[in-house]
Amino acid sequence: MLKIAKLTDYGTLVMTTLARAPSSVLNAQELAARSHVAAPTVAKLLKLLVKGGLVESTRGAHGGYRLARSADEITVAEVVSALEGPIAITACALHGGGCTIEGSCTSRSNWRLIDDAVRQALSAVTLAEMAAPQAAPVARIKPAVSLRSMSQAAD
Amino acid sequence: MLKIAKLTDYGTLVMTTLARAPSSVLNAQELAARSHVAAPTVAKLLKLLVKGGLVESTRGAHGGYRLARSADEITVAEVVSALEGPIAITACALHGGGCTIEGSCTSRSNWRLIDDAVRQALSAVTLAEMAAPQAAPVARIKPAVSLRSMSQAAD
DNA sequence: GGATACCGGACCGGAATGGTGCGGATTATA
DNA sequence: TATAATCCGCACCATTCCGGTCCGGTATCC
Repeated sequence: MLKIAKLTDYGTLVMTTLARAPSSVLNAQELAARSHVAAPTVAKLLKLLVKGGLVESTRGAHGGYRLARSADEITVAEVVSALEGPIAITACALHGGGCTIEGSCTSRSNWRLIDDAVRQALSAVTLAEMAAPQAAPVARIKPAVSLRSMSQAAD
Repeated sequence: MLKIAKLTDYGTLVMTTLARAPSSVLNAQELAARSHVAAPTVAKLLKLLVKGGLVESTRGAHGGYRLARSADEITVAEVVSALEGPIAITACALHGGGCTIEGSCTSRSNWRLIDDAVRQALSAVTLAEMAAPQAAPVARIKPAVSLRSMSQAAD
């Protein structure tokens, strides 16, 4: 179904929760309460997010987490990347090796284009926008493609 | 990693193979040989593709498969949908129920937008284009979004 | 009627995912 | 300094999903 992992979904929830308390330091438990995600899961998520450089942590008593950057500067693509690794629709979009049919694979470069389009779609939305009540106007993300009109070569 | 299933990847391979022989009827074995995908897997894929209405089958001796429509009229999105079900990035984008945090979930509608953008990206590429040697110019898929520039409401 | 080839299931092993727990390190507070 | 709070890193388990295989049945051509 081309869907992101459930954890990633939760991750954005936690991130938006964080985004709504810009100057506060919230601990994992508090975050869990506000985001309605199970506490252990939140803890796990936070670790990944810290490792990804999206969240900063303060250790010790009264420690907690806060966004590493302004919610305006963090895109959904970054969150997804931090939690699921590099965004790549096809398996061999990255490593290039291991494909037994590499030679006969003329579609690869075209997949790369699609891949790119998806990445752009995710990069287009910031945390601040996700955190917004939902005022996002429908026209926000562009149709993305007309492309058919500019086809040419093989026909 | 937001990646499509490997089967789907193979599926597009098979479809492009089919696209290169517009007026022929190829059986599963022949398709496997040309696409370099394991025969049983090809058979399985074909079943899904037939069910999805993308491929037509002819039974009996000298039977086989051919595209239900012109390669120009079949998009990658259709292939993905046929093999993986409706395209939905988030789990609850479809059923809407089962989410325990539905009430506090302000991000849902925004996810829908991203979802839509992805779908459009996949709809933008046809089988014919995937089958093409790879002449696809890089500009084929539009940047998809500038969106930031057209935001207005909350800012 | 026999051979070819699709059709629709069931089936199984392996991998990945979601979720949990524990010992350790770090810092604030008393 | 001692204690409590909190993050950190890892290992672990159960479940689900995915990729792949097989078989009996049916339709069509020779």
